[in-house]
Amino acid sequence: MQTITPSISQMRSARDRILLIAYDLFYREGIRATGIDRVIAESGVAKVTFYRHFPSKNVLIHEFLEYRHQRWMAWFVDALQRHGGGVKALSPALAEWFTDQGFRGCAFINSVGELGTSLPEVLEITRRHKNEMTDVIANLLPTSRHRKQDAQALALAVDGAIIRAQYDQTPDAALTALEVIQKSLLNIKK
Amino acid sequence: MQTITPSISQMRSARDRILLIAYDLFYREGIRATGIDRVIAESGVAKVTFYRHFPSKNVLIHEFLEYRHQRWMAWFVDALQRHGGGVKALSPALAEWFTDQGFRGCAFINSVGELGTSLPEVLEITRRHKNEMTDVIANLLPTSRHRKQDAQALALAVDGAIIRAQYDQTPDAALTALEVIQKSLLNIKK
DNA sequence: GACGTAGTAGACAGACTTGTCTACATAACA
DNA sequence: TGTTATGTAGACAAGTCTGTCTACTACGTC
Repeated sequence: MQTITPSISQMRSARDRILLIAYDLFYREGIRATGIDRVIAESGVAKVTFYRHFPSKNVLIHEFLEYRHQRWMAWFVDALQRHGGGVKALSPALAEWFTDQGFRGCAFINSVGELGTSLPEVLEITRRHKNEMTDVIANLLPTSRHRKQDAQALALAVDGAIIRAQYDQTPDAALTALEVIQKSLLNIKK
Repeated sequence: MQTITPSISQMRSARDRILLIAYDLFYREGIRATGIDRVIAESGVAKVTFYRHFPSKNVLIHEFLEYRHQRWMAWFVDALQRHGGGVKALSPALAEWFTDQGFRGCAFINSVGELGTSLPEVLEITRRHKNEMTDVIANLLPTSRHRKQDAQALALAVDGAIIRAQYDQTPDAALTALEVIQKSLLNIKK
């Protein structure tokens, strides 16, 4: 994924600076672990300015997830293209992400674990995100009766691979297991 | 999984009461979201007593994960047995857990998301936990050259299913996808 | 009878939380 | 010229967090 936070220069509006800093901190250190004061300090903005744009931390969390969704999906589609576009592109595309310095798992899965109980909208945004991810995966597969089912299974395996790469802190086992599933799911079975 | 927290009566030692309460709160509401004061209040213990047994919150987190590991593994092995013992037992066993009132995903995956960055030992405990889970899964499979590899792939799919059941808040899609993977992984391929 | 262990209640320190408020500056635009 | 939008600095409220401390109680065992 894009590590390069698009240069949080003075050029950008206060709102953009806040969102980009939150994007970075929330993903890197966790949402609960990141205080509003830190976001404010690092985006070089006044407190009033912050609260004018984001009336509460929950609003910022929401905007963060929406923004993350946009950027991640854009990256995902692009990476799959760059790696050939078929279902075989899945593993090398994910490898790109998993080996990124800043990789810390799926922002949505992490948020569900952190906030799922107290902030139900996180569940809903996550479902939307994963549905879109599944759609993109389905488009990699040849049309067939069981395309949708295969895409769901693959998406589940991708989630498993993300988790595994996260706690292993190395992508190898995750990618191997994903490829095993992918192959058995597609080569065989009519 | 066992919802019935083994009756936190006055009979138990202060240490046990603290650990059982923490077990419940940490899993249900998250670790960061649960303050030490709350654990102390709900276990009906004095602050000094708490700190005598658990010198810091991090120690409690550690003990919580160890305890969770013990209980979850015991439940898993038992549930697989009860459902017939083969690889076919996997899905009904997990269904048991996923439909439990108190199901909130995997305590280890959740902890990694919450604390992985700041508390590296969480990663290590999680790896150990998942390794043991994978071993148990391997024992469900017939001996063959690719047994270990299949177990790794299945374990990855199980993680994916846990996540999916968690954010879906219903186990159906997760179990279906898991079964698709399981079947294609085992029926076919020599 | 003295000592160690395990327990109680509750005040306190110091840091950090989210969010509000006052008072002021600058630029665009009607 | 006056209004609106956007920005600044920073004090403050009210609460929560982890962890320490004093002072006292009860039980079992050597």
